[in-house]
Amino acid sequence: MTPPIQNAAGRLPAAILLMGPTASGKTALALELARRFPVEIISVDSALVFREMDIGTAKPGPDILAECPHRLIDVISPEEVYSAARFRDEALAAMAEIVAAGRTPLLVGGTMLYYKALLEGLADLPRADPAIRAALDAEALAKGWPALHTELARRDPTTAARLHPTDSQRIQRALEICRLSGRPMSELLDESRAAGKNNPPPYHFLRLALLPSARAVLHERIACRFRAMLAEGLIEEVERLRRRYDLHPDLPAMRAVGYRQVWAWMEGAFDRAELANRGIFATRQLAKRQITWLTNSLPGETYDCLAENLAEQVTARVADFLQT
RNA sequence: GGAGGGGUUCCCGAGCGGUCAAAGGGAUCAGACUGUAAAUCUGACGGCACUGUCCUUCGAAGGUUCGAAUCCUUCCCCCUCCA
Repeated sequence: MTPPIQNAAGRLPAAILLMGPTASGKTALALELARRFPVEIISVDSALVFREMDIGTAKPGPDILAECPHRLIDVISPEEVYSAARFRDEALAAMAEIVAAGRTPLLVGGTMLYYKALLEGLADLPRADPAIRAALDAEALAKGWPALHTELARRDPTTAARLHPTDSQRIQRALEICRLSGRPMSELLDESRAAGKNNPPPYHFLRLALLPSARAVLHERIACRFRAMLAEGLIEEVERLRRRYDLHPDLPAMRAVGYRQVWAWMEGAFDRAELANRGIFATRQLAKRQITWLTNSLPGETYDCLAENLAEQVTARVADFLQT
């Protein structure tokens, strides 16, 4: 929104990114930082945006939110769809507000594409169109995605070349862009890049990445946490959601880890023991993808999220960052 | 005790004389990623002085065969059923 202005010292305002895979302890650490420093938290999480999805998303509880409000939590209903572009807009707006109030934005979460969109910007592309997506889904059902990939190869050879014929989601998006704009996605991306739309927003960022020194320990945490979610009523939460909203399994909200598995279990796809396993597997796989982002595409100062003194390390670093 | 069914690579599970290091799925590991991203997709997946008419693997030990996970014998487990 409003671009933040340089501060009195002629410097860009500070902003802190706390990135990490699921179950790495981001929330607790953020709370710790919020207690010690004049920061305000912005959630960077594609699942926390949904109202009434609390247990399965490990959403901070009411007590925590009361003490330390988080932006971009509970912003839409599970029937709705969020996006990286909307995140970027809303996060930048929130950051500007926080800076205007004399505080420092602390962005915390595990949705790595959102960080990328925030830091590198997004090209000028047409927004999602549900009608076109529905039409493409119908075509794919009839002909299969490889056929649509072939069509894409005609209309946007560059994009088709980098997409696998079975990459349904990206083929759909690329064709959606063609149909909406009449132009290939690859061209639009090039134009935006040439126009300098990929510059980072005007902040002085401290990028912190939490990574586990031992994957097995993270896996153990994930297992405990998912079992705890079941014990705390994840199934009941999904039942409640299904009663209250007009949901279907293809909605982004119901494709989220845990929710998707509970839904399948409700449909009789497998038994209760298998539900626990499936949820744990899906969470581990999510964590792996997040770690890949952090390792390859979103560099930051890394800290071992399993370290005993993690909070001290990070607190010291943040203190240092905010001073200079 | 009797009648059947079965033991396959981390798991499930196909294979039933050569074309089998052994289908498929799961898990795991690695990677990609621009308005669905907790999504979507890809690759690897017995070993190796490693792409080779190489080594080890299909409950164990023998045997038949040019050749066995596949056939025979004995043994060890497991499951169902009749007692």
